[in-house]
Amino acid sequence: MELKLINEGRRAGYAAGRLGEFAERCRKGGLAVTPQRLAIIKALLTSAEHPRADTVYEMVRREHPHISLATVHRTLETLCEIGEARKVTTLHDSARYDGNLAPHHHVVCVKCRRVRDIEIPELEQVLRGRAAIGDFKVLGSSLEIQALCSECQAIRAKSNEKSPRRAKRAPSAHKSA
Amino acid sequence: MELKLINEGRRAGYAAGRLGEFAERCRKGGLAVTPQRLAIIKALLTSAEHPRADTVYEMVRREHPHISLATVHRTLETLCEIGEARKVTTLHDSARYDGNLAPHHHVVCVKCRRVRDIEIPELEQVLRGRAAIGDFKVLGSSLEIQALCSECQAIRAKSNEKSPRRAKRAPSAHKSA
DNA sequence: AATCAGGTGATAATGATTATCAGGTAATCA
DNA sequence: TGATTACCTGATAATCATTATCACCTGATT
Repeated sequence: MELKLINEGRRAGYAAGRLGEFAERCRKGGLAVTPQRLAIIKALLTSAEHPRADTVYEMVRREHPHISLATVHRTLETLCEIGEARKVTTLHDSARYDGNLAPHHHVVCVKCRRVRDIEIPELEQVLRGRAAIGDFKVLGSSLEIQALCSECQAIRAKSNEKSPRRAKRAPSAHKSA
Repeated sequence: MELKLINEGRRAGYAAGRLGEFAERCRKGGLAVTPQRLAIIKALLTSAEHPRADTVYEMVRREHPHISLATVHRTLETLCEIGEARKVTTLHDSARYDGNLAPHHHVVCVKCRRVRDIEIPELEQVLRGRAAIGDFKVLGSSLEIQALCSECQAIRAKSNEKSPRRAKRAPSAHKSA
């Protein structure tokens, strides 16, 4: 039974490849290739942090000081629509995006909301080649595993005498990381 | 390879059982058993619609006209914290909740946001008995399959000459259904 | 180079969720 | 059972992510 965390090593090469195809994919999706869109997909592919829209905004702003936060929101949604990005959101208060399209899933700490990538080859086997479920035409899938990271396990063990409730909002240190 | 939509038949019996255990489970989670909480879990278990907080509010209000929407929000989050409910949110603009704790997953129409339950026994096999992934202590999991429902396929096919973009917000008719 | 549908920036509006706080109530124990 | 207390709730304001709007601009096509 395989089921393992993905290390960060492959990202650079993957991102380069995806950036190369991006213009073509945009046109296929009926979208103009604009500097803003290039910058946003680049930021998303660069980050391993499943960033929020405002984090992507901060990244992109370094090279495009004039870009609008609204454009970042719009563009991230658009990228999801044409299948160039994914949204990772169940346990989060605000949307977080992932530019990695390779089949993989997520482990999310229910307390600090940290996200880690994970591979589950068996699941891919189950879904592979399946075009429909009932009346639904299958487009993609996302498994989110709710978990407790080691740090939060330690904290919980320590403070568990009296108040085992969790923070509502992820600490800002992990807002997008 | 099994992978099938779940019909609505079993819900009533399941809900009755869960309601019976609810008080005990609350205490186990360190929570007082209040009429509001009972009403909210009851509404959630009654609905097969993965309702939003405001929909639960509407349901509960019929018997508790004084209940506050804030209480509904708070309580739904609390139920998730003690494992009495799940949140279904990736493709949605607002959180939607599920009171069914039996292992199952969701198919969501990327266009109208309709949600259907689905069973994937193989996935349960992969995850069963697995207590940890790396440093993460596993608590649960949710697979969301992005798909296009038959209605939206029909609509898309019809209007696909020129404008294949999707609605940003689900039509209110399906807000919680 | 001209055209124009579509994209963008600036900003306002929206709306779900959360915080606050005074008063109420479930749970515990004498 | 009644007193105590910590927790819960209702009302409401505040927050903040996201979306809408609209005038202007620009990438794509000819």
